[in-house]
Amino acid sequence: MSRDPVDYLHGTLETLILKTLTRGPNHGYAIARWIEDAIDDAFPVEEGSLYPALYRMEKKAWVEAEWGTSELGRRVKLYRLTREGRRQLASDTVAWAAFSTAITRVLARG
Amino acid sequence: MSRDPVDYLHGTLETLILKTLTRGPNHGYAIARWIEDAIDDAFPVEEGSLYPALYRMEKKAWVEAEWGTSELGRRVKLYRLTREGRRQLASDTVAWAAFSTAITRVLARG
DNA sequence: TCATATGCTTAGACTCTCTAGGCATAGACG
DNA sequence: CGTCTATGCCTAGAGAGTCTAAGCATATGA
Repeated sequence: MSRDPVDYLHGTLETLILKTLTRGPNHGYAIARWIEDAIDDAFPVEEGSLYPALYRMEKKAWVEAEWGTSELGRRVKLYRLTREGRRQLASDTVAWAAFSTAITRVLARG
Repeated sequence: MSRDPVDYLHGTLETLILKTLTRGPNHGYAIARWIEDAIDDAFPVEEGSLYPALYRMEKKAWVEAEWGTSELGRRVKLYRLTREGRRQLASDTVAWAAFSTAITRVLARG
């Protein structure tokens, strides 16, 4: 019964998406691949989680979307960070650091 | 819209409970207070999350429970770690370290 | 021709947390 | 004596985020 990394994913997926978009506008599929690469395939980014997350974030105005074309000539929905999104990423990063260090510190106790 | 620490809690509560019980058998209320103290009140441990978590863990045989009496003379349900629970904690600790360092590393990028 | 990779969408299930209520008693304080 | 707070446990239902699994479309390579 090894702990599934996905158990921990709650809340961090949106932050990872925001972080990905600081590299420039990108579309869902590429965002997922970039994250998986960045975390060294520690866990998969499922489409059923990714796209709903993007819709939530668009609704919250953290990102804006428009249809475009990928390098491979496919129709893609391009997302880009808004100022709100940038602020949120900064806030999330601080919150994550506080949370993760708190947990890590407890688990490291004698 | 600051990120609520609870967004990140998923999956870690059980691990924190296991960790708490390495200090010896304890009851729910005290476990909650110990965790809150250990994390410096970074977030509250709600009873509506704590007790269901303890039941899940008992079902998974990570802990065993028996009724006893607290130092204050109250009827309490004492939980103690099983060998399974100890193994789970070790596994969880490794999984958490892998996950949290992966996320932290991504967020620290350029 | 067929498989694979690229891409987006979404319904329903699952799981975990929270809210919010209930119940019970000990001790402090007026 | 009455009341308030802290100590304790239980649980139904809501809310939120993830996953499974399906559908749809097309480019590319074998």
